[in-house]
Amino acid sequence: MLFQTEQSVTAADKTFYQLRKAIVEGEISAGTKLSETELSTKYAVSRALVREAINRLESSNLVERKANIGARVVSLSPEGLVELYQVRESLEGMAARLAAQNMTDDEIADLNQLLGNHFAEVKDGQSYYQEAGDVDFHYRIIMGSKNRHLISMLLNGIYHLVRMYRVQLGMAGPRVTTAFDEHRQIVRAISNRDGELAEMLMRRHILYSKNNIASKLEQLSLDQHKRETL
Amino acid sequence: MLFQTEQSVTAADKTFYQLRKAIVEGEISAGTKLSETELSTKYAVSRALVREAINRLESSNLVERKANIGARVVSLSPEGLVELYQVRESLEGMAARLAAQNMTDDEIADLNQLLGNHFAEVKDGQSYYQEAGDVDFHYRIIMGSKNRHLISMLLNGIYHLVRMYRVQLGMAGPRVTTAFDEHRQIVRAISNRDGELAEMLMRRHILYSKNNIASKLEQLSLDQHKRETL
DNA sequence: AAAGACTAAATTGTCGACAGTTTTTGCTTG
DNA sequence: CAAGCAAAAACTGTCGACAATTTAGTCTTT
Repeated sequence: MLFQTEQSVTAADKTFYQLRKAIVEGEISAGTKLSETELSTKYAVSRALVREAINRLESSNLVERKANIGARVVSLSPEGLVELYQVRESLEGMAARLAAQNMTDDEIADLNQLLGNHFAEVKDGQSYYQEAGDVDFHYRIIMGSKNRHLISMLLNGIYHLVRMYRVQLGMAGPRVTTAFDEHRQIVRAISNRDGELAEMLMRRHILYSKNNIASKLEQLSLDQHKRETL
Repeated sequence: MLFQTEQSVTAADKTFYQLRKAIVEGEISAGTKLSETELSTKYAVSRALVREAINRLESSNLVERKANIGARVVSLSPEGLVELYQVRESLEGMAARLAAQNMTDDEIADLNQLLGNHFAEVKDGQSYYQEAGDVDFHYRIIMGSKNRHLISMLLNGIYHLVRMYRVQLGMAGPRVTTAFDEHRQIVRAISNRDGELAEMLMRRHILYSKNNIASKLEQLSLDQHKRETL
């Protein structure tokens, strides 16, 4: 169902996906140096494949590489979050506008159905909605834009970094039902083919989301600082 | 001067830059299959380096790769141009807004000086302005946004593809002086720290630019069709 | 003559080894 | 004991060879 198009046909693909998962979920923590030799033994593949995987991770903005020195997992910072969400707001706002224009009636019907499923889950107090549900919602709208460059930039370029922030800061809490309501408004605008409104609502939605994460991140940074100065 | 930060420290870098240049300038024409073995002999490096270069070219949206089949140079199409410029309009508009907010006074002074140099060239009827001047102008504003993700997406992600369209369709003609005037207005808005206006002017500027290229591209497509049906 | 199956050639995917650079270690010297 | 230098260890960069897959060609069959 989710990101189903990403089946690994090649061993390098597989290594890339494994590594990406480990980084996003914090199994390899932020800021860590990535040793090619170490990873090649750990994942039981040649160094060449690890190198290729790291290159792709760099393209995904999940690691930073310096020539002759090596690659590090990016570190999460309040400034980085702001920069990331500025771009995300612009691009996903655009995606919503284009989706209102380019999605087929069938696709919009599917989107409404997805929303219905989520509603049932939220009502039952399931936490499932948090990760997969939200990602799936945004994923469909991004795809609905039908703009290849936009899709590529969001899905390959920044989306897994967004997920990394969200997962590692443990998103949960009172925003769930609010976010669901925002989703509903966006879908309504798209159903009405009102691209302008859809864009504005999406931008707001992402802005709120950023504020929510930023507060957690600042809290975390403060805690770390306190711990270090003790 | 231009893109000076891109010095090749490694042989893979060098191969990447060489290949990219060849593709952007049409020396390797659009749609061509890229054979790894062939390129490795041509550029006198190992296949591994060619592979890495091709991977990076894929990240730059200049080639498309399929597993076990190979890589092709992208082909230029009216639809592709529209999609590309939709994204570019959004991102560079945002860059202009952020630049008005984040550039230092010194950087803005430099930008004004750059404009002065271009004015002299345009007045003298030099064609130099076309490529380097325009690219340099946009380059500075992108950098002025101070947003790493935005910079990376534009410079690594789409800018060389933009150049590929421009170079291969032979941009020239009456738009030069008009474009210069648009540049001047944008710089003025940035100097006044008016981000909103800067964004709007930049979006318009790019929209005009798109229309200019699109007309040439459609002309080309028509010619090709005519030639094929003869 | 067209379609299909099998074989051979060519191409991409993967690997282990060597070369060059950076980092560490330990020694020397002021 | 600190600072600087030198050797060595560890790491990244590059290469050529082998494996797996795709493509081209040939033969067979209807």
